[in-house]
Amino acid sequence: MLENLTEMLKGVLEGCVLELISRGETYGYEITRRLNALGFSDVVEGTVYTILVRLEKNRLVDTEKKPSDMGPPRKFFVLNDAGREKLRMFWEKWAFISSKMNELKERK
Amino acid sequence: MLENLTEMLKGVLEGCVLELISRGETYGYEITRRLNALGFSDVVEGTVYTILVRLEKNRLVDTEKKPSDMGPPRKFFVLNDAGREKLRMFWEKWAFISSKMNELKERK
DNA sequence: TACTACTATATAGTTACACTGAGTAGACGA
DNA sequence: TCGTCTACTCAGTGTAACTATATAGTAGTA
Repeated sequence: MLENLTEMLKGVLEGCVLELISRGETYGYEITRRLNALGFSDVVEGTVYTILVRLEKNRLVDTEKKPSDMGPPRKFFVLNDAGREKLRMFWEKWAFISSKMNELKERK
Repeated sequence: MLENLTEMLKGVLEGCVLELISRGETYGYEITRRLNALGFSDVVEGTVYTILVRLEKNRLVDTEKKPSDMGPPRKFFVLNDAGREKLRMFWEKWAFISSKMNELKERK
């Protein structure tokens, strides 16, 4: 649809992933499909997995491997307290920037 | 006010600078002050100058040096056609991401 | 004179994140 | 057997904001 959104997704995509995980345990492949369905159609597995690795490294999620009847085992992710706090901060930042951008657009 | 917005400003700050320039010729120091007044209080001159150098390198702006009675000469920036087109695309991308983020937030 | 502060630009180096591209592997139907 | 969908991993790349520092003009004031 739109050209390259990459730069504008910096900081935003991680927040989207946190939000999706917050709704119940899920795994990388499914997260990618949901982001695609949301409209971020160019986001591929590789991108999502790098985010998930980072979330795990920063101890924002707990993980559990479970078998799948559709293919290889899935690695499920759940937010922990730190992850929920990070998600809260993400939406706070988003609200801030969003309101400032609207101010700017409306010629304030 | 808020903690670190850096990552979320990627791609956004350049758009803000383009928008400010589009309202009439201006220069780096003034752009920085206006961004600070808008609420982006941690944005410093160095950050804005790197953006301005990039805009010039990418031929999105025309420049002119003029003396100032307040200090050293100022380098004024004006958008050219390519710059206006870039700004238009910026707001289009912003509208897209913005609407998707609202969808996500509203639990779609 | 020296200092402080405000105005004004420039740039080399760092960091963080999304992305690319390639590989591995299980399940299943044609 | 081949292709397709499912599913994860990881090394390397590119880009943009940021850090830190340097340079310099103007002007008040101690």
